[in-house]
Amino acid sequence: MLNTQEILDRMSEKGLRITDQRRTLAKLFAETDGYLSPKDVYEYMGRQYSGLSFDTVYRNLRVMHELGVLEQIVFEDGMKFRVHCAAGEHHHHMICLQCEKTYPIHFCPMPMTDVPGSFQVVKHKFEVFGYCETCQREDHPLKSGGNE
Amino acid sequence: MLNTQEILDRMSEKGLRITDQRRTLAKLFAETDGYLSPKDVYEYMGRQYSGLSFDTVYRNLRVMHELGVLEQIVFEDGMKFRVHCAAGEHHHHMICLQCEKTYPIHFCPMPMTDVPGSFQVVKHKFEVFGYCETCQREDHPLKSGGNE
DNA sequence: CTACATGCAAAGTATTTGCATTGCA
DNA sequence: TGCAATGCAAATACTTTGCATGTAG
Repeated sequence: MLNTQEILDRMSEKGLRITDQRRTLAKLFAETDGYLSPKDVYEYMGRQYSGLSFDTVYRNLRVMHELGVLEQIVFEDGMKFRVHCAAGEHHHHMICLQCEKTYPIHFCPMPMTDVPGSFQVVKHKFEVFGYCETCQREDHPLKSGGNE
Repeated sequence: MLNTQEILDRMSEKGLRITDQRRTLAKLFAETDGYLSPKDVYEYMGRQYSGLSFDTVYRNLRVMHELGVLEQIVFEDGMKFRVHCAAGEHHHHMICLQCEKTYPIHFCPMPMTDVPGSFQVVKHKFEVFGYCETCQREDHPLKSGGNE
């Protein structure tokens, strides 16, 4: 998983300017295990940048996603972001429905899935949802995170 | 997969009233293989009901989802609905990125996935995205459907 | 200095709610 | 006939865009 400096380097390489706000954003994502919604980010950033506007948050999330430093996934309650997992190691995730932290699953079902030759596979998704050890000790208010 | 009458019966059992509009909705979903967005539904229904309003479509989709006759899934471009797959046969789907039709995969990776005992599994998702035979013959304009 | 980043305001889109009217059961 | 379903209008998110100003490089 990328650290703060790696995120900034990556952005800088691609010609993006490193502003104070982007430095904070990079740090926030580097230090967060789970997913963050634009609102989460806005609220966190807002504590340090009084005049912060939502559109800047959205713009930065979008560029960082396009640039590949962030992953974007759509939960039932909206889109969320997290740092991109290090490239090269294909894996899937267990996602906690409570805290939304993710844990890697290195097993990939794809090779043993029997897909008819007539279907041209582009990508796949395998996600396991539940409650992580920490959250099991606490209560589980109903919260959604995915399907089936 | 439920047919028109089964959908209506199910709704009627639960105390919902069978209006003309709901009859058409049931038929639409019973005869559609892929996913439909609220907008798709609105446009289709609008051809037969001139004064149709969007909120009624949303309300009916919601009720039918809560009732279990429709499945709701969130794509990157919004939520979509389809008839609920017949109960009892656990399976996953291949989803065409072009036409959004789905094809069953009876293989389930869950039993062979090594989940630490400390993680309490609630549900899982395994989806394969690509292009179905029919759509491969045509062009593939960029279209989104899921992650990873 | 120049081009990109930001804040502000406003526009878009998607979805939900309140209320009066209509119509199924 | 009574209560749920509908249409209409307006409210509420959520996200994007245009433009003037500020600032990294």
